[in-house]
Amino acid sequence: MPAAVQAGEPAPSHFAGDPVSIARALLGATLVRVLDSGERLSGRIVETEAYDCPRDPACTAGRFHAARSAEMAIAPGHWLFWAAHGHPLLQVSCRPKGVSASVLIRAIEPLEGLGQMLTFRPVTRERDLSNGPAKLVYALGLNPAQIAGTRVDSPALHLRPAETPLADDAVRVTARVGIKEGRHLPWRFTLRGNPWVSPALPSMAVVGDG
DNA sequence: ACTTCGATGCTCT
DNA sequence: GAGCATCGAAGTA
Repeated sequence: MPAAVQAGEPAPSHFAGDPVSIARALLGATLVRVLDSGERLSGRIVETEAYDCPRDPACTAGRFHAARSAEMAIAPGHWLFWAAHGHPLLQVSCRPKGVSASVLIRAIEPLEGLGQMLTFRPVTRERDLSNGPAKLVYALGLNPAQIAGTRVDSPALHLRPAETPLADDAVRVTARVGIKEGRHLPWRFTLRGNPWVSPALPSMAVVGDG
């Protein structure tokens, strides 16, 4: 796994690489959000997916000659938002400018600021707070216009590596959720047995074990 | 300006 | 598990 995600300060340059490896490495890391007020919200990343144009048939941008401009224009190690069905989805760019590839953060387990998150996103069942890619964006109070294009080590939103490396058997590898093409690719990573993983089921049998 | 589509979420059964 | 609300981006004109 990329050394940058194991320890130290995950700087943008460390996210230039294979999004599949980086998606696996980001599992277990902590996503830290600092509000304008100074209040700190955080959550453990329990679900990620990789998208990698042009080899990835599920990457919408890869089916066209021109990828989505915002994604194409961004350098590695920066936050970006993919819009789907009217919802913003948080991603980390992984390839040089002009190449569309990224890691989608699909679910987090709340660690700090649970009360504030519930204010941003009121839910009846606490479990539904951040167990989906758009849900966590709302729960953290992320404004795409403010965050998109900023570095992954920005004060307002940054990453903190997992303190202890994840054992391989703690990671569940499956097909990605909600796509039509590329279902055969095992590019979704979840923490096995974690209740904060999104309820969406993979459209294909579990890879590796289940 | 208009049309289509989607890496979703919510609200019912 | 099925139906729909929703809106940004891309394509078409």
